[in-house]
Amino acid sequence: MVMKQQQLVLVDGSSYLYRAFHAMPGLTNSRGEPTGAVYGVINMIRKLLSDETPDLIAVVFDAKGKTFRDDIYKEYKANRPPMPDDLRKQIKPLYEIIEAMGIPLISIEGVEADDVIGTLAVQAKQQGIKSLISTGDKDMAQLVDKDVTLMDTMKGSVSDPNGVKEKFGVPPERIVDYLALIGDTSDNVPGVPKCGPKTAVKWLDEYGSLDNIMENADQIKGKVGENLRATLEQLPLSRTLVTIKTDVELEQSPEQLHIKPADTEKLRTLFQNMEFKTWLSEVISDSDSTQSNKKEVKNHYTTILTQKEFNHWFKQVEKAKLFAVDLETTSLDYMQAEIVGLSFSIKEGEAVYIPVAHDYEGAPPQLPRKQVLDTLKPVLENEKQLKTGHNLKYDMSVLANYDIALRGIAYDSMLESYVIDSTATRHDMDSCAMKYLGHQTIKYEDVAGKGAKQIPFNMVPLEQAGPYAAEDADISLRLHEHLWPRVCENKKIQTLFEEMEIPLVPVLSYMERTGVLVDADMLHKQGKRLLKRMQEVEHEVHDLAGEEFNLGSPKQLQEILFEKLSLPIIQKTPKGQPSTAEPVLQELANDYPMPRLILEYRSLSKLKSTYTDKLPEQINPKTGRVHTSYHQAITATGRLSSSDPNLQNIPVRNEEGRRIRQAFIAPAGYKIVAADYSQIELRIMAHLSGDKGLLSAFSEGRDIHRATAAEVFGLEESKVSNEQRRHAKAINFGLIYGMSAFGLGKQLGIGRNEAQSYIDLYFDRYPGVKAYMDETRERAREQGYVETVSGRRLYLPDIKASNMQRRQYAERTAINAPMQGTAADIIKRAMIRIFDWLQAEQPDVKMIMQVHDELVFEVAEQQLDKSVTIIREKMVAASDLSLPMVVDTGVGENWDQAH
DNA sequence: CGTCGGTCGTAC
DNA sequence: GACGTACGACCGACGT
Repeated sequence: MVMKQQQLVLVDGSSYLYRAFHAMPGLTNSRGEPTGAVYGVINMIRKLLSDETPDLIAVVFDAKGKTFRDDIYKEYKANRPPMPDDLRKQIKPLYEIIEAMGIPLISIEGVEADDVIGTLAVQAKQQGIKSLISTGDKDMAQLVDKDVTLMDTMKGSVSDPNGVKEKFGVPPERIVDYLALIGDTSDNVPGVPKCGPKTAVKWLDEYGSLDNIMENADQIKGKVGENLRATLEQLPLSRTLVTIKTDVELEQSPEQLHIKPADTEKLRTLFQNMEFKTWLSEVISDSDSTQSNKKEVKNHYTTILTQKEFNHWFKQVEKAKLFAVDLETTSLDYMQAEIVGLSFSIKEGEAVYIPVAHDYEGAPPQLPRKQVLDTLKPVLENEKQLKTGHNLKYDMSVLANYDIALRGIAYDSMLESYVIDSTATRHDMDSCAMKYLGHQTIKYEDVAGKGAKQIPFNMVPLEQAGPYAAEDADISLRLHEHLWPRVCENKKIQTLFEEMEIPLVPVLSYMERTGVLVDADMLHKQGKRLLKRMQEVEHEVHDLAGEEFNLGSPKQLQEILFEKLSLPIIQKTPKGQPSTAEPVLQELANDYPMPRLILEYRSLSKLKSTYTDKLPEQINPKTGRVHTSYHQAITATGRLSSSDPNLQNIPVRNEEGRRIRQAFIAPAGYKIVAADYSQIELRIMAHLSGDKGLLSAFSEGRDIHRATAAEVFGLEESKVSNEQRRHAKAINFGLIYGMSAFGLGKQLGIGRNEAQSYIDLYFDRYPGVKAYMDETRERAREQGYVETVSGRRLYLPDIKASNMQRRQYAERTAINAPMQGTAADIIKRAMIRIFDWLQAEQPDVKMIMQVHDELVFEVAEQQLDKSVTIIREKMVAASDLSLPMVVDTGVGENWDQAH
């Protein structure tokens, strides 16, 4: 009877650890912690497991402590540099992962991995077990015989006795002699000077063994012969040092080295921390398939169709202290969405879907929406019953259209993900489920289709809609349970979440639903005027070009300008094409007629397509107003963003653009009030840096750009020219953005050297700012993140990147993020307090827009003065910096006038 | 016919 | 290449 012989795989963990560390130096997780060595070693082990399917295995590492080799030779490994920190940090997680994989790990203090492996190989042989040693270390070749093979898993080479002979020129039993002769610089083992592999092989061929070589040393000629004779005394020591021990005392014998079942829970956590996404999802799906029965029972999703089922379930939700809620609707637009069904989860793995308006052909009868909502209303409005969800702002807005005020929003897994790490992933539910739970959710397009074939959710059959909707509620509860402990790990982050992001949810929902009145007629008229002018300009350009082409196509334009008309190429796009960007055309406009026309055309077409044409389309027919969406979990710095339409980039900088703002109007009896923080980011820079000059300039209420110009150019403020003020302004803004001399030079149209001298002068006059910038970069490097005043964190894994471009980019972000983010925190706090005031006092005031440092209101004319004062007070008080904030306010019939 | 990357331009 | 954060229009290549 032939049986497959048992095989023991012995992994030289230490040799792979070093190799992996050097092979993938850049790999980190999003927190900037190094993960390359762990990745490399685990990858190698996984490959080994799948290629060899061993019965027995051990991964062996060196451990700290003096070895017998140190005792007999104090210079042993003396010239090794200490282990790099980035490698040391990876050892613990690596050990944990290996152990969680169920693989025996051996690391014995004072014993090198080689000796453990040698001992195990010999013991295995005595029990008739063959061994495969996986290592990158050539010394191991001495262990090879008919029962012991060597393999370099990373290179993919295998050596039996013949292989060793081929590779080294000597058989395994002579490897020790060979190594003693050539020495080992990395372990600091001395050999015979000038005797390398070739000489060693030659001698061993001729004399058979090291002993014999030593006996015949006097016959060997030349300088190497002399060297040999000079080292005769120490060669036995070298031989001992390179000889792997095979009699180490071990706790486990080879036949005990079985692979145990993996601890999937633990592996999941570990892979999550390392952010090994592929393996993570594998762990999850493995555990799903091996425990499929258990899981099936665990994921209990119900679709509720009858009053009896509903009543039964309702009794539970009435008692629940916390539950997840999610709506299915007919539209992503919260103003148009109609509720199709509601899903809830009270307990992880259990969820219900209550369809209320599916009406496809053959849809089963469902509970009527009105009845379900009426019953649920007290629960949804009860602030003692806490809710979680994923982006509850949406659900809150939709429910508001059904006259239900969602209260008790205590958590939101989207925002939890955001405050934990704003840069890590997109914070939509699918991404979060994958990242944090390793779970692939049912995608919306899987049930509703996509593109032209997409159907509204009320047309989705319940067989598909039920599991999809229930899963949403289940996953958001599970995400919350998973993320909440991580939010709480950091008190500041928890406070940020509880006192800023969560309270902001109803504020934003309210602002969105309130909307802003836009004069569609005015925009249409402007659009017509723009079109007329565009056609004129287009005609002129075509005449100049001598042919018709699409002015809106950078590609065609580039051909006309730089090929046909041979204008000089001033700048190239990242892809190497000649750029036709605004500054380039600006420059060319000095010498040629066409660029100026192109610029005018661009500006007109931008205004027309984005603003005069699109904005009126986005007016809600029911309210006659425009309702944007504010996104709370998009930007890396903590700012909000706005879309559909984006109200945060409405033109303001030139007259033509400002006309768009004139269409943002107040209804009869009301005025638009705009209140903006004056120089908020520079003030924050003054606070963060503590620079005396900057602080006093602000405390004296000076025009900060003028003051900067006076300092930098060494003038009295009254003598500062407009040109100088403009330059100082560019410097101030550049600083906030972490700019370079080149960037400033380009901005101001001056040379790089001149720009650099401005910067030097600035830092000379404001040394605190310079120190702050240096410290910020340094701190970012040390901790891998930067923080706002409120403790909002931004991780910068690239801050240590070897790629200079990426690193410098991260450094600029490090400079900018604390200022931009702190400004965002301040205005968010102001919005919450103003909203509290609006709710408590019920003045005839509506907060309708936020544009990063500006809040816009619609205020009843009778209450103007009082309201403006309160708004300003609340905005000023929202800051807790060491210098006061200044808020400028304006009042007008429209947004333009209010500035 | 839809998706997606590239380029450009608007805001703070 | 060189100044941070966004959204979105348009073009054109590419895939269905």
